[in-house]
Amino acid sequence: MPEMPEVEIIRRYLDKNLAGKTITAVDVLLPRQLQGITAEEFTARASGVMIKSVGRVGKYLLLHLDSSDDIVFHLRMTGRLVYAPDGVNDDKCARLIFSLAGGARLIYGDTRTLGVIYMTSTTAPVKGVAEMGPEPLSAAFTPEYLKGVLAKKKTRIKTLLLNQKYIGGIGNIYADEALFLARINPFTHAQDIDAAGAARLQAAINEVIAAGINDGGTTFRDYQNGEGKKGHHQEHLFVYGRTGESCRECGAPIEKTFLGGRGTHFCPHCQPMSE
DNA sequence: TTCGTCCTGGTA
DNA sequence: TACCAGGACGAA
Repeated sequence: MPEMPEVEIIRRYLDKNLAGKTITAVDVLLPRQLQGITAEEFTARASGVMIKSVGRVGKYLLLHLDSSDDIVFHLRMTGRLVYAPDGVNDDKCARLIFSLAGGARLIYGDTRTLGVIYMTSTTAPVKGVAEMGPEPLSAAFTPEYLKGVLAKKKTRIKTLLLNQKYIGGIGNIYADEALFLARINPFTHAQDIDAAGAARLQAAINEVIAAGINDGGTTFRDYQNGEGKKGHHQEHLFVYGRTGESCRECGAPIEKTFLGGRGTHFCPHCQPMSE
């Protein structure tokens, strides 16, 4: 569920609260979510180890341990990581619990259990992390970069935006929002977007991602930050989840269709098909 | 490129 | 009771 802004909000909170804390015990409640490692080995490698810092690559969240390991989470649709200073777990869908020195706990909860968790050494990083494309707001994510990616690709622009190896961290909500801000129809073929359109889109992506972070993320259903609280960006969305409501720019009703199996929201007036 | 699949639960 | 969901991957 969480996209880059939501994961970044979680990262900031966890980094502030977990850095320097030592893991004293691990409860693996759903071993299936551990990737390529048994619950026993995972527990052994995490126990007694200090968390140095909390990082993020795209939508992946990384606990950097004071060993050669990282614990890597991908929250997928409904995963959440909450720091409980009092050690009390009130997540009915808790799947993995870290007990920390001093009595606090870090609780991984996941309703649909689609999330994945890795224990990796720095020499064998997670594939999705290693292949992550440049992130919005980073120096590498320039109009020129985006234009180069779009060139000669027939795929629909929205599908391309969701491909993490081209741009890291965009998900369904921010893809729809960025395309609206750039006035580009989501069905447009990437190669048909000209330089001006690519520049608009690059700026729009940075704008929606920055706004999402400033608003503490977008909460539609499940998302909560590291404190267990909701975000506010849902109050400022232009198209996502506004099917049938009036476009904030032109008043036309927002439409919803499906593209690549994902619900896709757009304003037919502000984002017409170019051909 | 598209689709089916992994899952559970809130909402229409 | 059916449908839909902030994701990603493998198969056809």
